[in-house]
Amino acid sequence: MSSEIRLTPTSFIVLGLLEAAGEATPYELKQVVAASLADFWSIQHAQLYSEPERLAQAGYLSERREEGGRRRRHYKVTAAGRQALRSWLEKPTAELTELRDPGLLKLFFGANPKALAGAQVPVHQRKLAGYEKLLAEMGAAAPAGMRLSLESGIGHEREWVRFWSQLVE
Amino acid sequence: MSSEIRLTPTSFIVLGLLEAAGEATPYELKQVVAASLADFWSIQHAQLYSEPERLAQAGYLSERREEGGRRRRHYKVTAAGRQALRSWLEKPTAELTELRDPGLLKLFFGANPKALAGAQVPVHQRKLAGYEKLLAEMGAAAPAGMRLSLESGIGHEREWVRFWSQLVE
DNA sequence: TCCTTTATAGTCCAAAAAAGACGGTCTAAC
DNA sequence: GTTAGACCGTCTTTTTTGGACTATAAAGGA
Repeated sequence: MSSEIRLTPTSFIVLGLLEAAGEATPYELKQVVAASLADFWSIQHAQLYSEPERLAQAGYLSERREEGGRRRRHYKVTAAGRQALRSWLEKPTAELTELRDPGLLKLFFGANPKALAGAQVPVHQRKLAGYEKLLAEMGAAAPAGMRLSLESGIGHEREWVRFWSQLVE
Repeated sequence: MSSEIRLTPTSFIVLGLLEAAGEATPYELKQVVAASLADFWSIQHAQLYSEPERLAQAGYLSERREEGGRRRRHYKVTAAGRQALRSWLEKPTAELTELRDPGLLKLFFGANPKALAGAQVPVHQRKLAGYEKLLAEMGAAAPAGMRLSLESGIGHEREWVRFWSQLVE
């Protein structure tokens, strides 16, 4: 164990999800990501296989492999992993957002605003509606962080709808 | 020329900037990026050296190399390049934004909202102020797309300030 | 003139991530 | 039994990131 590795956002996503889940297979992580995180931090499914392996090698996760059948790997956060996650969480970051909006990029380079807006408005509206539905369904039991990041997403989607709508007319 | 390559957002950034500039060296592209695009689509400076090379090989750019001194490479968009850029610009995209905010990620995983907000509010305020200054200074001559994407950035920064501020108290 | 500093300009490499093709395994319904 | 479809995992290639490192030119001082 414990070859030192660089801990990236991907690492913390895996650590964070596993800490919440207790124990999980990459496939299960994949489901969770799709249901929650994917909306604001996309991640390749293959990485949910390779990253836990990497983390396990460095001692942040423990691995249990099924004997028969699919020989699935089940991962669990170790003390070292928990420690790393904690100290990451505790250090408030001043880093700024990365936006990466393909539509905005085209706009920047002179694409027709109206045409672009026509394509963007409906998708953002749908997204917004989806978020709001999710928020409404979210019980009081849901973790605060989850609700807050969802609310942030809603704020930004509103902004997108406002922005593109104004370009439509 | 003309081994086929995949055109990525990076490719279109280079094509778009070069089309606007007429002719430029990677270093000049680097300056332009830093002054405009970097705020909403970060790009590694090394890529501004490798990507033009790739594009030139595929026939989208022409290259002229200085004889003496630094032997700088100057790139220019070819007809094929212009064509590729055009057709990319014309096709309105329905792709969604990627957000990638490290702070939001921490929030999601349960970091202390107040502490995070304390770090985030000032940087977003600074960013917002910077954008607004830029917009104010931007002459009427500036391309519409540039102004619009700046305005979009302002909208999102306002939203960030609003969001994090509300978590401070 | 020569030297030093600072800005300018470019290269390189290892690690990580993206994109997406591909291949197995299980189950349940026919 | 077999087969469709869902479940689950691996692999390869290309791109991107992060950041160290080097070199050239210009400007100002000794």
